[in-house]
Amino acid sequence: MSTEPSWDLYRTFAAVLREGSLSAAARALGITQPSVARHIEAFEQAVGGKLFLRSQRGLSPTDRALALQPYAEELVAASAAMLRTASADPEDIAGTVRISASEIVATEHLPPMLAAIRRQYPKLSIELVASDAVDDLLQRRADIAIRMVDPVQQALVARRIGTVQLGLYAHRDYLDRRGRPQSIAELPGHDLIGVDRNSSLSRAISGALPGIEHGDFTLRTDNTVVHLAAIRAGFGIGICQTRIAARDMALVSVLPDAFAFGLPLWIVMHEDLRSSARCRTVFNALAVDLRDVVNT
Amino acid sequence: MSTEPSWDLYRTFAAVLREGSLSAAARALGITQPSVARHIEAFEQAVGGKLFLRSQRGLSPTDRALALQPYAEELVAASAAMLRTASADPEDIAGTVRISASEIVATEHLPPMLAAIRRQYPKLSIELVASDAVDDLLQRRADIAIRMVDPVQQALVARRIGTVQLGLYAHRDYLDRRGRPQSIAELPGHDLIGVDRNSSLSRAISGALPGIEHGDFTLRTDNTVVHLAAIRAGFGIGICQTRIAARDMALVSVLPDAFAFGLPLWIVMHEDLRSSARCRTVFNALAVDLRDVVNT
DNA sequence: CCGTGCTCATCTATTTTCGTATAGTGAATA
DNA sequence: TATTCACTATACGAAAATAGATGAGCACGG
Repeated sequence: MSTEPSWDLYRTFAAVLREGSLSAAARALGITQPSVARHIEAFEQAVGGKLFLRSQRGLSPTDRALALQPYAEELVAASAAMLRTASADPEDIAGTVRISASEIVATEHLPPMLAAIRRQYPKLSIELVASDAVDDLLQRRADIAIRMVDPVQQALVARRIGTVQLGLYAHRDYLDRRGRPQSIAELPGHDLIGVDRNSSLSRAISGALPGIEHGDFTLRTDNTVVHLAAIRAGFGIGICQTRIAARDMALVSVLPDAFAFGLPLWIVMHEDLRSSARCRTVFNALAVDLRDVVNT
Repeated sequence: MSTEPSWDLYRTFAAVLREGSLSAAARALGITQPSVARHIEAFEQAVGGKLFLRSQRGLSPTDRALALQPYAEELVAASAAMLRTASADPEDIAGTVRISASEIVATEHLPPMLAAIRRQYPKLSIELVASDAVDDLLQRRADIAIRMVDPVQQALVARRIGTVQLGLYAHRDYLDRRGRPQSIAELPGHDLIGVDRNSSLSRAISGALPGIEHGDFTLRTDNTVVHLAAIRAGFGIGICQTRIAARDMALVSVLPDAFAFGLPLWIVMHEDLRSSARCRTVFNALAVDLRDVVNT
């Protein structure tokens, strides 16, 4: 190993890995395809091994290249975050803030809050990542995250907003048509909207709904937005945040005394960003606004 | 923002931030000072603001540059880790593995183990980071970490080796000279070696040594290697792992029944590295060898 | 069956970047 | 006060990377 390769090779490598071909990576990076080819060639020579198998339909990564994928993604995220931070005056409330939140929070709660924040700080721009990945902050994919699990990381500034209350809800039309269940025991006869798998909600729900099996759900989806849309469409009985349901006159609470549980709501920021005025401002503003989402 | 700046600017920026001057950064990077100056200039133009105040004694970072420091360090660590991984054949047990461990473990336990591993895999090279920072793995500063606290991170492969037993020890010469304490109550009359501050051990020790105050320690150091050296030099009574003390005939256990506590020993690796043969191999080999360090 | 659209590879002219050499400036030292 | 030393800034020729154009191979669809 004589000298370290140019970091631009890393950027090109990441793009090729993501796009799947030299040409596509070139388009994404705004450079030409021969340059991309040279970069990959140089990187392969630097590490002493092939990274891609060339074919007429693109490049397929070797095991060696796949092993680099997490690093490549980390570099892309960190460099983007760095450029974003660098491009903003640290004293001024301007520049871009990336916020990560669950899909439901991002679609149902955040838009009016963000609109209000932007009205107050017109030079601010917001990027909203609708994702449930808990490690967004560490991966530098977001500046601020809104989470519904207790944070375990160090080096984070976390503030607990309160508890988001959830309950069973259905559209009034559905209940008029099918009747209102009087106990949990009657639920299996109804059209139930439930979670599929891979959802952190799964365990919480099965704990709160004794006797209801995976197969009892008539519609199963891990997409919470779809879940909510199904309730609103009168498909059946599903789980919904009480504060969201309260906004919609057509939604009626089902068995509010028998089924209820809460999730913690946190707003979290990386420690390093405390010195950034724009991140601090958005963090504090959201922390206030989000109080409308919780019940306690 | 027209086009993203070259990632090489980031590398140069990180070097200037670390070294404190254009010339020093140039030496560290193996390029020339005018190139470094050009890079910084280009970066400043790209972000639209000054990053350093030039002076005859070097460059001092502005607030804006300081805000970028964590990102810069992350980029440096991730790119180094990526290059390290890329330079090794994933099938072969070769290349470099970075191991992070506490100073005591790194000095007292690991050397013979690593020597044995290297005898078995001659193409392997080892980098050993003696540090107690728990986030080494997330920062990509190390591939494998040996920790004495329970891991809280997700996305880690962690294996609990057992419990490291600690006790009070002193050199035989010291005890011959000053006598052997028969109870904890007699300890304040002795020369005690203790921890200073900022040590995770502090709380554990004060819990196990009731009645002993910070001021009762005659020698206070947070450096565990110094602590051990002081015991061996006959300075007084200090805390030592029983397995380390057992190797040294001159060290005698003090109040073994009255004072004893254990710390968990973990070996931890990032999930992504499971597919790397060399990391997996070293991980497993260390997991076996480290069993000699624990008592249970 | 042949065109169309995609890909990667190769060659050359041009632009960009880099290194060398040198000048200039302030602070510490004798 | 003169000198040395480390630093930054500037100018210019050399080297390197880039863009552009072109050719060839493979898959898909009419």
